[in-house]
Amino acid sequence: MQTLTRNQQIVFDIINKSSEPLKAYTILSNVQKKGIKAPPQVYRALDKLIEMGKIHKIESKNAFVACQNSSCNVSKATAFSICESCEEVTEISNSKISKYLSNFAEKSGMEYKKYNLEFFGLCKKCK
Amino acid sequence: MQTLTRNQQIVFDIINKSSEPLKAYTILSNVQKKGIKAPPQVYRALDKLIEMGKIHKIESKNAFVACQNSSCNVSKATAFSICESCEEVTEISNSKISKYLSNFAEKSGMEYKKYNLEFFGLCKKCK
DNA sequence: TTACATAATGTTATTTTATAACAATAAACT
DNA sequence: AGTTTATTGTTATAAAATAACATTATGTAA
Repeated sequence: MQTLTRNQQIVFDIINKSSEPLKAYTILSNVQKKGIKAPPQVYRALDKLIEMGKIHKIESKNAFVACQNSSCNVSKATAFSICESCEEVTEISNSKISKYLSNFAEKSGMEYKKYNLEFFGLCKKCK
Repeated sequence: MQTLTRNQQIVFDIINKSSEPLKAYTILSNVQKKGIKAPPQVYRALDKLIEMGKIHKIESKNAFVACQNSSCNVSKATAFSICESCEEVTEISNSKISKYLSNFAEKSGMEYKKYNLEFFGLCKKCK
């Protein structure tokens, strides 16, 4: 279990506490009082945290969430459902989907490393 | 079958002819001789073409490809494999995956509208 | 046709997202 | 201690996307 550096910890904490995905510049403006002053500092921390599997990027929103899945396959397989009304993002941890998709990738002839899946629609509350 | 407007046709043609995903500003610089001079003109055409299901956006690359799938479910379900070495992007049209994932979404309690799936790894040539 | 509404276009400026480049520190290694 | 490697700090810039508003074209109904 890798320990986080100072900046990584600061950035992780704010993402982890948030109930919604955070954008890089929102993170930046929230950590400036802690001494992180410029975009590269944030983006570098984000890159490392993604590498470690501690956070994920929601590609369709350019936003970042903490991994909710304690047994997360070190970011090799990520899946989210995204509500188009309230913007709620939920990480899906379903081992069947993950097996199904990894198997598919293996069979397709590519050397598979990871996938990202994003569902869009209306969540229970909004539909 | 909707007909394309002038700008939509110009933008679609260049994407459709390309063997790789194109970025918005690459498209722009390639259509300036045809009278499309500014980013909003490109982005507006891209938005409409996506709506129609004629092209898809590769979210992880901010790039656009023509739909390869004549029976494409009007962009409700998109899946791609992306080679991390040569950057080749292939659209996957597999009705089993699409049924499997739509079913999953329906059962999850959300009102499902669409999904996007991106596989990463090495293609046959590069592995 | 004319009048009205709607969609598409043209244009300038700006916002948002992300990285290049390089100097300075800190941590890990031998 | 000295050397390598990772992390940080900083300035500037690149890349991706949109806001806002004026103009032109297209569709539609009296």
